[in-house]
Amino acid sequence: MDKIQHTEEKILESARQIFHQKGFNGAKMQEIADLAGINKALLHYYFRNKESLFEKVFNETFSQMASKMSEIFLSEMTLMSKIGIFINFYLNFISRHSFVVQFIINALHDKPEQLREVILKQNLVPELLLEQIRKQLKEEMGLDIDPLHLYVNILGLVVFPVLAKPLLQSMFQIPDERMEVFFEQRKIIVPTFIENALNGYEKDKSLV
Amino acid sequence: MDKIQHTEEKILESARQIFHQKGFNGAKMQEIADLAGINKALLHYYFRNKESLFEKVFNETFSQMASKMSEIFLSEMTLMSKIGIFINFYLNFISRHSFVVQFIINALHDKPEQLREVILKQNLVPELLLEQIRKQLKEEMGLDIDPLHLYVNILGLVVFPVLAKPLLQSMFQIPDERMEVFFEQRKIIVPTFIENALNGYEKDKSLV
DNA sequence: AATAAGTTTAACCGAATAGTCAAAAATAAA
DNA sequence: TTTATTTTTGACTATTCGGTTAAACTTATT
Repeated sequence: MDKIQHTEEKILESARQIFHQKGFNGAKMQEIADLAGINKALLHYYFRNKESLFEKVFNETFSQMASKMSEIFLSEMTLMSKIGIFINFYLNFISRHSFVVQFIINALHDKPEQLREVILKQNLVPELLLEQIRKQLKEEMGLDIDPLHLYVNILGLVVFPVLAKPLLQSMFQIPDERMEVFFEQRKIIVPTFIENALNGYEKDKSLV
Repeated sequence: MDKIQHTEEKILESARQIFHQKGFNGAKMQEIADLAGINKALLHYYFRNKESLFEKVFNETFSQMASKMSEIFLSEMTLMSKIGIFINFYLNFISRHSFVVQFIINALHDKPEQLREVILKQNLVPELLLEQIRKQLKEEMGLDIDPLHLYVNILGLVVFPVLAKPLLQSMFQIPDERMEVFFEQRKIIVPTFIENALNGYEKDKSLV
């Protein structure tokens, strides 16, 4: 029957929206039900309780982000191309799903355990990703840099402004339109910034 | 009387701790009262309600962070010295108050309004800070770069890993001790990364 | 058409929680 | 010491919210 599928998908879609915006504590089961246009008891019929519904949404969301990341960084391209593509992709993605990053970070802050499970289930091997970056740093640029630092740098440059958007806007009184321009600009600025930074290291000399 | 001051300070200290770790929704008035070792009704005697207590904590916390930031960036030093000192200071501060950044970002995500008020009350003029950075970029390095982008880059490189700590740890199975080393390393790595990046731009050529 | 199985709902329950209030305890003022 | 004022408490209230249940409705099976 596809009534089931339909209802279930409607619920998940609403749950996604609410959980992403308000987190576990902020989200109310009644609100999710209302948004899905169904009775609250139906939520419990399809998903045992709030926690399991949340878990489902979290796993889904995280997988989506992480697998795209792996896909890009494990593909066959130069490291700099990957970085460029990654930044472009994420700035686009995030502008349409602005709450996702904060959602993941908050969820993990509350229950750090729940992650490893997803990673295994999805056959993601994050260590592979780092190894790949290390290899390319060495082979393409002659650099012995800890890939974790580079990886964190990339993420920080891309993700932080999205998280801090409300902070930046009220702090510097930036209107929405200028903020959009700002994010557009970052698609160019961030890759350049990273490339400059990497080119600045002395080649073939070991660093942290 | 300093019993008043004593009780009030005890309440604020507890409220700070709980709000920082759990945010507005996650924090419970009873828990704050327990931690302060007082009756719950006393909270309402000193601070009308949860919202006003939260507001007090938020304003305090934000002011502390922001004023230190202004102090550093408006002082008399080369831009690169400022950046180095800022990074060092914040990585130290944050390791002792690991929830503060997430607290501020989440609070602002929920109620973006409440910020401007604090900024004005504290006589912070964020625009001045940007102007100062622009001036030093031009004079000391011959660069016409939008200071907001540089500012966001600095913050992103410093703040993101702190926010993503649980994510990174479970993703890459990093034990606590290695994580401490990681943050120590960033005190060196991040300033170098930024310096390299800035040196990579063609001098006296206009950029975004 | 009759029956069984699956889906949806309205009404309800109990626990948690922000907030109140009147009385008790402590402190200051006379 | 007596009285007024401030601080603190225990008990209570109202409400919100996650979760349950039994009955109604819908769909599939025979």
